[in-house]
Amino acid sequence: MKLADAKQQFISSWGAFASHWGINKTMAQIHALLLISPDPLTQDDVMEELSLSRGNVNMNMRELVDWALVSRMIIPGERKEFFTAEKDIWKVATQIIKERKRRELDPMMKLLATLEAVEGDVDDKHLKQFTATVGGIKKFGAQADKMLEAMVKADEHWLLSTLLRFFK
Amino acid sequence: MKLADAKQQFISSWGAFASHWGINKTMAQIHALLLISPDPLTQDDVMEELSLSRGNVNMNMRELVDWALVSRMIIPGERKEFFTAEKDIWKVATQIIKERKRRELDPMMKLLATLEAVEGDVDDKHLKQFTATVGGIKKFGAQADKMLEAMVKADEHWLLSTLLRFFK
DNA sequence: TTTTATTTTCAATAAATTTTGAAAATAAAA
DNA sequence: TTTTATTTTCAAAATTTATTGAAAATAAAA
Repeated sequence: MKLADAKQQFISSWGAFASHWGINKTMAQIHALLLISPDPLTQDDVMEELSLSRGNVNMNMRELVDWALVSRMIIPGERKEFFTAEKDIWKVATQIIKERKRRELDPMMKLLATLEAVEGDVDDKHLKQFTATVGGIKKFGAQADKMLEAMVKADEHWLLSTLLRFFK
Repeated sequence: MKLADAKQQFISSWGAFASHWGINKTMAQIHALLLISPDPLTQDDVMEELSLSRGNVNMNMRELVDWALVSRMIIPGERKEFFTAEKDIWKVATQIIKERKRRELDPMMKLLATLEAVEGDVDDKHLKQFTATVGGIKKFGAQADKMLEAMVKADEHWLLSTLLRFFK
């Protein structure tokens, strides 16, 4: 396979893959493009390469910077801004985990804690099942939380360390 | 907080949470409702409880059955079909992991393997970065895959059973 | 300062996804 | 068998989400 074809396929598949994970397809494609670009790119480069409008690139690029997956670069002598992606996949993954944990998992855990304190007749089977379910999810979430914490703190030998910690 | 309010909040929050993970909001809400229902429900029950159309409930219910998170139940003497959700959160999680691994991770890993075999000038920095990125993701994916495999194979009493072995 | 290049915003539009509901299909009862 | 209950399908409508592109804002150069 030629590089040009491989690039195309990588970018489009990565976008499709990401969309199964609640991530905007275009954002994932821009990220993919930057991940395989040896040099920083401008917004115009991305516009041209992916056939996207200026506004679209600008908004998704800002989102990538917001997630700390991409950083702005000032190149001396150049007027345009350049963008470059963190290439270390381990760092990329831990960064995503960190952010999603903070934005999604932590608030959900907090909510579950308040829901567990629901009041009512302790003999009501509906109440029993509700607290059992919420409690079960909370417990599982706490375990997952620990595991993700460990992953984020761990280095490349994370598999061993996370497995060791996971069921504690 | 009253049970009725807590239920409402749980169902709606769970739906919102799930939509960040590529899961249909309604499907997640139906799942949430079944998770906190002590008894099996019919499609009409779900329609009424969540104010959804018959078609919507039917399609999402089938999807839940397809994911093996919910099962159809025949109750003797009842003409309607009943549905019940697996309540063990550990089993729910491993089932989701198993399915998503099969549907998303495995195909992506396979694709990355073919993309790594891209041909071209070995001194081209674009080619170098491409293979480095694809290789890095593949390596990370393989590690994650191993971890998920381990999780799916382990059961809730993993820690207990290994501890017990020590004392035999 | 003015001019020019570049980035950002956001209302309008387009695209994708979800939801509806009535008709068709299926299955159980009479 | 026919009737009745229930489930399934799917084209159309509604809703949500993504994208555009031109105008406004910003920043650099002249």
